Amino acid sequence: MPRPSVEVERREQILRAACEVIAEVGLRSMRISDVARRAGTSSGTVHYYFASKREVVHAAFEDNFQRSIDRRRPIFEGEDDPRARLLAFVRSYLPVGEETVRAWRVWMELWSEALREPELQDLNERVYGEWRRFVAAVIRDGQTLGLLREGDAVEYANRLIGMIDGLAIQVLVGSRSMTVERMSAVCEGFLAELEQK
Amino acid sequence: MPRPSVEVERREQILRAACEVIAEVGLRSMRISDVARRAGTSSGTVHYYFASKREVVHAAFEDNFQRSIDRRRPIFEGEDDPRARLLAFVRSYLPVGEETVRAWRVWMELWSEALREPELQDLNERVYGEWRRFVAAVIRDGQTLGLLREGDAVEYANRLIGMIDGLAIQVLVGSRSMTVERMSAVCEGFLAELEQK
DNA sequence: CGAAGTTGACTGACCCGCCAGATATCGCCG
DNA sequence: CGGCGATATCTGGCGGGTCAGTCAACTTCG
Repeated sequence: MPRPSVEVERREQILRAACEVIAEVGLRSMRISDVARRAGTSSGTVHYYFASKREVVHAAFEDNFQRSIDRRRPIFEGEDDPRARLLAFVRSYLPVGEETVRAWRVWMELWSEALREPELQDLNERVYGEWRRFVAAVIRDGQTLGLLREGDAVEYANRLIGMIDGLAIQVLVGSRSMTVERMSAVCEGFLAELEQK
Repeated sequence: MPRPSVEVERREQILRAACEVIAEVGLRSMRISDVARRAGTSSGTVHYYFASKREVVHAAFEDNFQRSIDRRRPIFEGEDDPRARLLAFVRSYLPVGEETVRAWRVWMELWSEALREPELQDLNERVYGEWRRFVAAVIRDGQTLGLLREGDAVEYANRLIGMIDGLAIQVLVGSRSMTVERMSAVCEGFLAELEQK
């Protein structure tokens, strides 16, 4: 039975389903038929919207990123105290809750795929560019206001973002010594040192 | 023709070949036949030494880790100045040179696989346990000698290791803003702050 | 009616794991 | 010392299963 009303969203449904499947079984085991079933449609329909599996995957990565950004818009566009914004940034990336964990797992799959896919490298570049600029700008704001320690803001941003990624991986692969609480403590310890030292 | 002399090393050859293939084409595209060809043998022989593809992969990950450790033994067992040891540790993990880059790429494949494989989670746990203990111990040494700033050594170790992983990923996926030089600078900046502040 | 959307069966390619047979090595015994 | 199984190692091909992508037929809507 062809679509009754939600025609335009079919593509979105498929991408969301693809992200779920990738997060659950990994890119390696993901099948077009899994995505179709999850989206409540057929494999034929998936191929109607996407020319190839590769295209589904790339679009799913892009979609995963877009929704990550959207969820954090309040943080990016807020006008709070720079210290509070940094804290909110860090907390929003703690792998807690189904949605955040799923986004992280998808992102980890992207990394290994990006090793050989220039298109995904570009996506990564865009994303990290945004983050670095955002974090560095917030840090500079804090420095101007005399709230944060002096020093190269870009370098601090790189340290923080690197730490978040590296620690998140450990949490996600189920390390017993690197729990979410520990990750949170380590990141906030870093932020504490940035504040007036 | 059966092996003339090097019988015992066949297994090792296969594992080394598997690491090379994984690093080059990714776990997703790795074929037993690729590994066999790279090892200069047949797919039958690979199955003679390993019961399944999964077993080849897991053994290859273990092997990759062991060789990483072996290459760094001088650093782990050295008796230098703690500051020099930390610096050597960091530098040895910069993704420079064919061998180190290969090891990193294999490790990245391990991470995404470990999301669903408890056996690989255990391997990861062992590895990071060792590193944390090593780095924390060196930092404590430095503190005792009055060379490094006071503070929770384990937390500093977690920050450093997290940073290394996160930044290495960016370098490996070919970020134009996170080059090896930049990664080196960021890590060494962190070490500089650890020294007497 | 025609266009847009949907379906699921089908196909051709691919690949893991198995296996039957080949080849070398070695111990044993006459 | 030379033949002779026994054993370890190796090989390449095949069977069976899987899956991406195609397609012809179908449904619904305008």
